[in-house]
Amino acid sequence: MSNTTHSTHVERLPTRTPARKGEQTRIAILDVALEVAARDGLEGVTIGILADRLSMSKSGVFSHFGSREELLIATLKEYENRFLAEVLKPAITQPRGLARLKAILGNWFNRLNAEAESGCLYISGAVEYDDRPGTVRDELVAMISAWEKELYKSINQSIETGELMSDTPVELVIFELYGVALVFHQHNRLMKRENGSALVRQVFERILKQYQRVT
Amino acid sequence: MSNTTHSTHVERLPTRTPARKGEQTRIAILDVALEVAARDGLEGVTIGILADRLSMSKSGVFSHFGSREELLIATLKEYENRFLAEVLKPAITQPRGLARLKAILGNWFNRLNAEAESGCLYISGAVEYDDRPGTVRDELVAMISAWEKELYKSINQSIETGELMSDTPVELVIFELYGVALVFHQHNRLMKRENGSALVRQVFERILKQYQRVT
DNA sequence: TCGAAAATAGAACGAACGTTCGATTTTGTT
DNA sequence: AACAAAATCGAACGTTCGTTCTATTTTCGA
Repeated sequence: MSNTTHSTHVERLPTRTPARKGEQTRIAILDVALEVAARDGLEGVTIGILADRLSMSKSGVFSHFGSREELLIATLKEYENRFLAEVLKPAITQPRGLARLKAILGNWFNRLNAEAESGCLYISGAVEYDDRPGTVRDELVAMISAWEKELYKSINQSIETGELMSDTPVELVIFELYGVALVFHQHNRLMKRENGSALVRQVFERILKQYQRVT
Repeated sequence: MSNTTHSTHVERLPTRTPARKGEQTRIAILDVALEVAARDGLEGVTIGILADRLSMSKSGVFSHFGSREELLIATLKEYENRFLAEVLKPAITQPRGLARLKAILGNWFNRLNAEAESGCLYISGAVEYDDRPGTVRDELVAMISAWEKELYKSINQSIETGELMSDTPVELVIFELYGVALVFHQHNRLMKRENGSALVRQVFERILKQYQRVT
């Protein structure tokens, strides 16, 4: 983390000129990085490949991040931004409780379906880095934990509103939800079966119904 | 495969030892390959690394398989052999129906727990090859399909014996079972949480109970 | 024990990897 | 327009990759 011998990248205070072009390029790089990572995983995100796709030099791409590790972390963070913006953010317009939870699951469901073509970074990253300690792995774990925590919060709010039973096993529910997301991906992307969407929907609905409080 | 009958003299006892040195080495290579693959995935199975671990030359390792692709396929097949020998084979001593199904799930559960340390080739392979067409991917899909088919068979037999309800959604059950296996792995290996085993058990038991026929 | 076949070693290849470094171009401010 | 800073390039580095050769050693039946 603390790399004092590395003089290539200097944190600059806003007293100087705000770099405009550089930021544009950085965004363009991450855009391509996300595209590549979705298909081939983080392992496929190679400085040379990004340089090729962007018609840049390797060192040109490299200089924006200082190391490949930082590039991967930046890619992960960009993925998280988009994930939350798509799945979580639109749902907070719904009132706390079951309505919001259903909105979150619905958005997640939609994204899962969309990613059946492209691929999910949380999933591929999880397998790639489950035995590779380091900052990339730490970042990934933090992101998935944060996402689970959001699910946790929304389920708990649904309990507080009395819409879900008070003895709902929240951790088990999240465990099952995540499991369904994982197997859906495999069902689609590896096995090339087309009914995964319907199966996911059944499980989501079964879980909601199972713990819904009878009024 | 059987010999032609034109051996000039005595049809000798099967003293012919086909246990040549090459076969021994091949087994030793696959042994190490499985070890590496469990931790780092198929991508980590590199001819150079295997050669190092075995104190052999790269070309020495290479010559046993002819290509890295064949090496990976051989590794996968060896994995399948051990998987089935551990999970499926011991269960067929149980009578058809729920007893055998429970034995299979129990063995699977045990292996999942054992692999929480080492890693599962079906899972890592699925992510690595879900967007990479070729013989390795084909092999992987065939193996997972075969395993699912075994589950399918055992569940159906439990329906035939009347122990599971006749309208049990077999495909959905397998979908959920597989999802739990996947999330268990992530729970253990990436997130380093220790209660995955209990969560899996709960889901397994919930599923069995849910579709069990009341007598 | 002899000798062919099998097994293994060793060197080399082109390609791709992340990274470095100095030179050059582009940018944005004055 | 000038000029410093930022952005980008191009070449080179040391590795590792799979693979191909040719040579050498080991195996094992006769």
